[in-house]
Amino acid sequence: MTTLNADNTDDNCPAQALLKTLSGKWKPQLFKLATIAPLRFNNLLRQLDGSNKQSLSAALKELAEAGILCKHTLQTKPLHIEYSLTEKGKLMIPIFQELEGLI
Amino acid sequence: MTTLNADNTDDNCPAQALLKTLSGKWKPQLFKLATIAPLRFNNLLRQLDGSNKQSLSAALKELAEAGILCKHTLQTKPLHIEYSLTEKGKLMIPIFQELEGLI
DNA sequence: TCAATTAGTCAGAAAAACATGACCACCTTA
DNA sequence: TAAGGTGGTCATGTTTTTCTGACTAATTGA
Repeated sequence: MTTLNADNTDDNCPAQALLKTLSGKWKPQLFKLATIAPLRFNNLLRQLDGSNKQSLSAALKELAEAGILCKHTLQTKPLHIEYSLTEKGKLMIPIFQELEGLI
Repeated sequence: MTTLNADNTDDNCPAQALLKTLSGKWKPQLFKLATIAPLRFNNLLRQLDGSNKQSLSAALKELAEAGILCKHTLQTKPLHIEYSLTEKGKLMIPIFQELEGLI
């Protein structure tokens, strides 16, 4: 009926791993905001009500490690750091949209 | 560029809500196993190494409440309870497969 | 009738996630 | 040269999740 990999001995399943990296207090928001514009740290801290440095920092790092976001430094006047969607991250947009259509 | 809903004041975003109901220690596994065959409690308890009654019970309940699984009692000899994918749950299968293809 | 299997619940402990506040280093503008 | 913004880290405490072990209740087979 389906060809879904059901080898469930923990995380040898990619969808499961991806689901894990996307779950957590601020991660879905961060992903969604990144689909609109690159993210900047203090900016997010103001936008996301109730957020905090520690958690945002961790979430950004994990999304970057998962290859969804990519961190890069802009050689501007006061030196800015941006987090933007990788190609993989961009490929996730339509999948998210399908999920939204599912409700 | 995208039509993703970016209204991030918490959970007025369906994808985020769905992501939340699918995240949690045993939920992705339960979903995947349910794509293969209906789930049975003590059965899962043996299959999923390291799992426990409490957590499985809670996860099954939440997946059922989210309309992904449906609980039904089989009027068999020793009375069995099964959890199987709802129509909504089945619609999620191809989306999961796309996520798997993404890695 | 005793043991085992079915499918759980409940209280409490342990572990993981998240938040708070202090601090740091760099740069810029007044 | 002091204040304010950039983007963080670190130690600690709180809150949430998850696990453990005891218990329940109905059914079945020996």
